[in-house]
Amino acid sequence: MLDPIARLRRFNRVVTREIGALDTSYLGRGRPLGVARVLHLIRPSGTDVAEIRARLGLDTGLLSRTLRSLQTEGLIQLVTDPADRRCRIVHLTTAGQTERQIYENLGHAKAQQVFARAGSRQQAVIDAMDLIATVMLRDDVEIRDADPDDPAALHCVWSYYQQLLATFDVLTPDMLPLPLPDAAKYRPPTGAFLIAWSDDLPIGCVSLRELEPGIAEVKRLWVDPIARGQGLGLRLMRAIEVRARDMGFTQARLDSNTHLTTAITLYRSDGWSEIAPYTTPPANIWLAKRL
Amino acid sequence: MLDPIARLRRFNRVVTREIGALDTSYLGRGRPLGVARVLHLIRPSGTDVAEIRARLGLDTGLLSRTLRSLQTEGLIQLVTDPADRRCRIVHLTTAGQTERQIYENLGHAKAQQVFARAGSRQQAVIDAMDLIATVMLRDDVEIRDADPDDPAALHCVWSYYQQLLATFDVLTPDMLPLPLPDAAKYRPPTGAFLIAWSDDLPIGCVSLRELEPGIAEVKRLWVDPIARGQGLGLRLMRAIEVRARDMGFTQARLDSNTHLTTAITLYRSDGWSEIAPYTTPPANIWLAKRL
DNA sequence: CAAACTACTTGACTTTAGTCAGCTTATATA
DNA sequence: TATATAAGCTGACTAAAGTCAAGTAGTTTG
Repeated sequence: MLDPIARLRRFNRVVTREIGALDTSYLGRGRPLGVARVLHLIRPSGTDVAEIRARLGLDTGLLSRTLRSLQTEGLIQLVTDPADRRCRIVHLTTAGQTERQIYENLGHAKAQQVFARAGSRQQAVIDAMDLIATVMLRDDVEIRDADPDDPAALHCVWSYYQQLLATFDVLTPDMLPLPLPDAAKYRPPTGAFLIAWSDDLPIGCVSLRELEPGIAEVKRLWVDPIARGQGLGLRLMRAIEVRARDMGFTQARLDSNTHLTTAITLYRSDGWSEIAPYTTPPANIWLAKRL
Repeated sequence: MLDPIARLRRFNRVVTREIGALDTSYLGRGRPLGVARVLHLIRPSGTDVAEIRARLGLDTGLLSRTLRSLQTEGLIQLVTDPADRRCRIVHLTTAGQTERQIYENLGHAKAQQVFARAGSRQQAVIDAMDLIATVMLRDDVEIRDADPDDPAALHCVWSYYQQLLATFDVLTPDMLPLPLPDAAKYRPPTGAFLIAWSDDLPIGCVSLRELEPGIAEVKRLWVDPIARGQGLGLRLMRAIEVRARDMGFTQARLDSNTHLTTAITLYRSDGWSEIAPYTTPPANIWLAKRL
């Protein structure tokens, strides 16, 4: 009923103001914003000068001067990279680490002010933020290997379990243990765990293990509700199939349930066909694909 | 499960980039951003210089120079306000109107790019944007008088009707006509229609009409779901009661339904007490308050 | 090994945005 | 009517961010 463009503009106005307020946490410490932003990007373990330049899109000359001013403040040390002595690596001094932590805390405080205003609807606001960011990053989703015991992997599997529990009455939480007791099976050389990242948010996963020599099983395909309808499930399946083929498997199998219609449609359209049962309920459909 | 502060930071990163992209629509026309933003604020009918200054938070000197540069470009005309000859009013020349329209179109195009990425979840994205903006503007909600035939008033009443239809089976759309056939009753001197604004989004309303001499009736209290839990309902009730008292009414009445528990709780806590029926179903509870 | 290339530094420069004091002109108030 | 106050203009200034070209030191490639 109301004009979407006007809604977007209101959003921009308000968020610009809020983000401006967040930016001011970089100010107010006797240092221009540009310098503070550079300081904020320096990891305690040291950061390449080129990486900072790429992240902030700065001119070589400008960054060079910015780093010099941080150096004269005694906050950083510049070291030539032993691997390529043209490059330089920035390290934080003790004073630098303190100063960086202060900025970190200020940002933290500002963020909590935002959530304080959300009151009881905090989770709804976080979900809304994730949805908007994920939609805006739609074309920048990256699929990367992960360890099945990595916190991000646990988040994905936990979310997947929540979805299963909501769908199947026969399942109980104790049937879905976390971390995975057989985590080792999902590691190379005969297993894999892939996570789809939208910036630093895990929005999907899929895993692979050896079922018997030459035959792999695909498990735990999950796509975050905020990222559905963008073909991410198919991308994950394609990625895990490639991984399985590269590991020398000639066939992949999976079990599923006909209640999960979207998933089944996806598998069938991706060339999977039905096979005889090889697991127990709640599975009621079994599929395989030659790799 | 995931750190809310990290989620907010991701949102900031992404949205800053997008908003930056929107800002670039103000650039790329051989004119610095500041000048373009001023041009964008000038209405075709003319705008007070003071208003522009207030909206952009500019220094008198800076705006003066900015306007001068727009004047030498031939885009605006400065006229002294006949009502107060210290003040100046900015008018767009024909060239200025064209240029402003170009900026308008560029912004429009950028906005549509954002929505294009939302695909089928466009409405969800708009709702998410409204929620975030409304939460951030929580402390800036303004209650203002409106005409019952104003588009914003119609939006509120329409939303209120949707809520009623979803709650009561006995109601049908033809029982809830729009625009209101008795709109005149909700205008001064014996009626009122109040809208709660969050920036330019109407997020709540309430109306008042004369029932019989000295007795007013409060109708159509509505609060947008995105703005609930912030005490807006109470603020609207207090505002309409003040309005009723100022108009000389000594009592206010309303009818409601016990299914609407939040509303009933609100009325009772605000000093309303039960009276004998004076309307028909779906109303099943009637309340009054001495003003 | 010379030539081409890369990472970074330095100095000179520009643009944009903004501050501040002092000014003129007009309006409101005791 | 004197006086204070307000709106806006102007000139002189500063800070921040960024551009550009020339140069140095190190690396890669034909």
